[in-house]
Amino acid sequence: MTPKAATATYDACEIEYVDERKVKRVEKAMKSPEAVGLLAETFKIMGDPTRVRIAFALSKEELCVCDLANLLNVSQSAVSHSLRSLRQMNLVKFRKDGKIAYYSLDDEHIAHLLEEGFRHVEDLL
Amino acid sequence: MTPKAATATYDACEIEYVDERKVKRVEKAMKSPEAVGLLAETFKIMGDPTRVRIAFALSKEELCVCDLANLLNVSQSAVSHSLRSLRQMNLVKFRKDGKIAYYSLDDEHIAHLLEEGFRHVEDLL
DNA sequence: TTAACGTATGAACGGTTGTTCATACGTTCG
DNA sequence: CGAACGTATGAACAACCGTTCATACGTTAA
Repeated sequence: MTPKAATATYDACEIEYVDERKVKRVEKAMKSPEAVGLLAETFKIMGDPTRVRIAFALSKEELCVCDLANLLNVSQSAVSHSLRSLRQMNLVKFRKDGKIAYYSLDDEHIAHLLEEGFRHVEDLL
Repeated sequence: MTPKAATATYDACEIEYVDERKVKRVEKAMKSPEAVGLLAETFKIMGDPTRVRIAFALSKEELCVCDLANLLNVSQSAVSHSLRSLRQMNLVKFRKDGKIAYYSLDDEHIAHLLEEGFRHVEDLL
């Protein structure tokens, strides 16, 4: 291998070939680690069928924990744990009316995310 | 507990309270288990900072494995494994030019998903 | 053909995650 | 008050996941 050019700042790969133009351009466009980390967390939380179903249901109606458990046919505990995860990522919010906790999506981005996601996977079915 | 009404088809929760109107309405709107499963899989794959960065980078430029490894400062092996996951969920596609594999996003839904996602998390920063 | 390179993949390990079970908390009603 | 109910949570276990290491494959150039 010939000596590296002075501009080479790469070390993950000892390969000479790199299209530096493209890499530098993309480098500048990259999002902050905080944003990337948060987005990955968000996707990870949504990476579960039950939570996808919860979020989708909540995109249609505000629902309480028990209604969700009945609708999705999962235990109240599982729903509650899932809702906690969703809450921690600000994907859902809730209001309390007496002993009933009514959940809904936290903002419209979540609904759009679901729509766009379903549009993608429905192309595959 | 009083005897259940004939309409009660729920057993995940032994609770009498259910807003049947809402539940039935949402029930009809629910997506198929296949679509839900695929979408959850998709989100799960995207639930990793490295893969989010890969996908975002590919939304800006078509890139080869080595460029990605250098850009993201991760090993070639890790990039390749991640790309495989993304490929399996039809999130990315690639073309081969000699020994170089050029990757790009499979369709525009993925870019939209990323945009919408970043819009959501950037509200939280 | 052989050497070098870009990429892909299998195995294995350590860390993470979802579910269940049991129980606790706060509210409502009698 | 006390009982019933809707919800929340902690612990624990099995299943899953991402990374690394080593190596293999296919292509190119000499």
